[in-house]
Amino acid sequence: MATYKYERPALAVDCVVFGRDEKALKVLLIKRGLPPFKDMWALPGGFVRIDESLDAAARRELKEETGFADVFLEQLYTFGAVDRDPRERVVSVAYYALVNLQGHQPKAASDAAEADWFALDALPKLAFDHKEILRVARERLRAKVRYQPIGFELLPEKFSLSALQRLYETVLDTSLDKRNFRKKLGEMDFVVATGELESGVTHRRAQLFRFDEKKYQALMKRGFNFEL
Amino acid sequence: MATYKYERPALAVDCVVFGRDEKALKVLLIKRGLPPFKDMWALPGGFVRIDESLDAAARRELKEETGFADVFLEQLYTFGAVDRDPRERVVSVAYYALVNLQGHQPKAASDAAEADWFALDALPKLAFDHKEILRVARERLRAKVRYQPIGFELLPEKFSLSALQRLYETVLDTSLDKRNFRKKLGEMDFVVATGELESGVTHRRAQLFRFDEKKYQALMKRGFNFEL
DNA sequence: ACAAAAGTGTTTTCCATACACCCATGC
DNA sequence: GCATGGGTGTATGGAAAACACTTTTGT
Repeated sequence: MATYKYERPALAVDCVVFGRDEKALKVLLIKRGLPPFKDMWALPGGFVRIDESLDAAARRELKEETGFADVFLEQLYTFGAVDRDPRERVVSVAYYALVNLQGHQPKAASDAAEADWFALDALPKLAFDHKEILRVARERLRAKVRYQPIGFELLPEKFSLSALQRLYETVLDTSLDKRNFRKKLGEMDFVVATGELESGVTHRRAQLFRFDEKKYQALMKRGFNFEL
Repeated sequence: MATYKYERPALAVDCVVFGRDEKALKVLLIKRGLPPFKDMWALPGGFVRIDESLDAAARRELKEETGFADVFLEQLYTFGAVDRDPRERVVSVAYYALVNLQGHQPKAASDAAEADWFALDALPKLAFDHKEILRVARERLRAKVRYQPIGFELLPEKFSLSALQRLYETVLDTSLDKRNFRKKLGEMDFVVATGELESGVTHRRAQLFRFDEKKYQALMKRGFNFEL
C-alpha cells in the first residue's frame, strides 16, 4: 500500500470542445508544436498539477489553450492504456465542453500553437488516442442530449426554435418533425419566449427563446423528466 | 509540457462491488488494516502499476482483495479532489462490479484484511471519499440497468422471473407489475427458459430462465433496444 | 385446507408519430 | 410576386399501465 515505492504514471487532462457553427457540429483542435506527433492535430490538454483538482486542471487547460471560460464542462472517461503515449506512461482524464461559437473567434491558443474548428465529418488525423476519445465524447453527447437539457449550451442565450431543432437534428443525426418538436417544447415551461424577434433574415422573423435554468431546477426537484 | 519536471499525483483504482443477497442489494467492503482510517471500512482498491492499464489494475485489485474474477467490471468516474487522501495527493479511478453472490462466500481478503457485505441502507462510515464514490456508483447502476441488460450479472446463471423482477425492484426502488414485467420479458428472445424448475421451495416451483448473450448481441446489431 | 408464490389476458389511457397549409419578410 | 423559412392542429396506432383470479406445492 506504500505509495512512494512505485513509479507513477503521469496524469493529464484532455478536453473535447464541441461548438455549433451554422449547420455543422464542430470540435476545437490544437496543432501540436512539439514532438511527439509534432504538427499533428490534437485535443487541447495538459498535465494535472499537484495542487489542483481534475476539474480545475481541465478548466485551466481549456482557458490557456482555447480562451474559453465559464462553459459547460463535464468529465467524460479516463483513458489508461499502457502505450497510449509513446514517451512514457500517461493516463488521461478526458472532459468534454459545450460552447456557443457565436462571438468566440477561432482564437489562436495562448502558447502560440495553432487552433481551429473542424467539422465532425471532416477531421484530420489525430495524435495519441484522441480519435478514440473523440468517439466516446460524441457518443456521450448524443446520449446525454436526449435526457438532459445540455443542448442549450451550444446556442447563444437567445435562440429560435428552429435553431434548437437544427441543433438536435445535427447532434442526433436524424430529422425531427417540426410540429411535434415544438409541441414538446411548449410543454417545457423552462423554455420561455423573450418576446424579441430574430433580425437580419430574409424571411419571416422567428421568435426568440431562452433557457430558464431556475425554472428547470425547480421542475427537476418535483420529479420532472427531460426527454428529447 | 515537460512531464518529469512536476510532482505527480499518485494514481489508484477503487472498486464498488455490488452483489444481490436474497432481498437486499449489497456492497463489499474491506476493513482497513493500516492508517489512515485504520479499522474503518473502505472500498477495495489500490495503486495502479506503471505497466498495467486501468482496467487491468481494477481487475487485479478486485481479485487480490475479494477473490472475484471474470465479473462484470466497468469504469465509473475519476475522483480527483486535492484533499481526498490525507497523506498526499491521490487521484482514484473508480470502477463498479456486478457479481453473483450465490456460491461466493464472503471471503476474507488475501492480505488478511477483513471483508464483508453490507446492505446499501445499513452502511458503516466509510474512509476517504468512498461514500461519495458509492453514491455515484449506485446512481449509475440504477440508470444503466434500465437500458442495458446488466441486471443478469447479479443473478445466478439460472434464475426465475420473480427473482429477476425482485432484483429490478430493488435496484430501481419501485414496485413493478408482475404481468407487465413478464409480458415485456416474453418479447425478449434472449431470456430463454431452460425447462428446469426451481427446487427447495415451499410453494409452486418457478421455471428457470437464463440470459443468452449471443442472442442478445445478435439482436443488438439489428438495432434492438433493451428497455427496462 | 391453507399459506405462499407462480402463472396468465384484456381493457384503457396516453404518448409518439404522421401529416399540409397559411404567414411574414426581403429582394 | 416569389422565394424562404416561421408558425400552427388533428387523427391514428401502439406501447404502457391498470387490474384479479387460478395453479401448484409444502406443511
